[in-house]
Amino acid sequence: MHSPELLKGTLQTIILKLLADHGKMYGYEITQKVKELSDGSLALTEGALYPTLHKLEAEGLLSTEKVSLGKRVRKYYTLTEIGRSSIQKRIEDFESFISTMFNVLQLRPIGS
Amino acid sequence: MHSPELLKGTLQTIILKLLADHGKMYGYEITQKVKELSDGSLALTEGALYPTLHKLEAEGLLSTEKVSLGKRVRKYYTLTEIGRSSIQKRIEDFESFISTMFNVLQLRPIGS
DNA sequence: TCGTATTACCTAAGACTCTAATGTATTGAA
DNA sequence: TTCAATACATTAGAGTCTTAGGTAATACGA
Repeated sequence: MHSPELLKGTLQTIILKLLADHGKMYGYEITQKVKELSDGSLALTEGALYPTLHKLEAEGLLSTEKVSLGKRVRKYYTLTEIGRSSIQKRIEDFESFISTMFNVLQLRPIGS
Repeated sequence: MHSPELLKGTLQTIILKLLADHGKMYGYEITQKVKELSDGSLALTEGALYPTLHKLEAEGLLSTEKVSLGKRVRKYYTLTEIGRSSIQKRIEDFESFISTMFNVLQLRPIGS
């Protein structure tokens, strides 16, 4: 498991990219997808996830839709236009940050 | 300039690696070195730097030495044994985290 | 059928790390 | 002589996380 400190500031990017790649998702599904894609090494806690989803919704990047399954209600999140248009920049910012960190730490790029 | 959010959790690693690569350094020198290595895109604020240096010292990873230059006093930081032995793991943790993030975000590795 | 695990939503207190602002003082250059 | 740069530092407050807790439906094995 990674030091959770390193996760800070990347959660919004993860959520937005997952929604871009997989269409509408609900909260629990996002936690499972992250676990799967990271081979179990990243575990989103719900205390981090739900406030972030709500914040992104409040900022207009996500919209929600409630779907009933019997008595249970699932809340699906979808990217809005604004949300979708914000992703490319976030990804670029992340990659640029990584690149800078590699320079500062004087490490070799991954894959070379 | 990078979103400062992404910097969170990486400052200790930066400081330790800089000291490993460049020997003893003082606080202001560290801020300048980071600015130089990042081509001006990372600016450590002093409010972040000094508390972190003091914390690393309190944890036994750094030791200090005061050097007078005329009336001015410079405070040099050096890695202790413990500090030096902690670096490899921090670097590996960082690289592992990046690798995981690339998987989760489904990005191509840098340099490929 | 009964208990437990899983699914599924959520909040709240507190820790931690940062930013922005501020303070002090020395040194060097215009 | 005055302003920028050097050099140390602290503080209030913002933001993001962890840990812990709460509620409830559903699925599954004993």
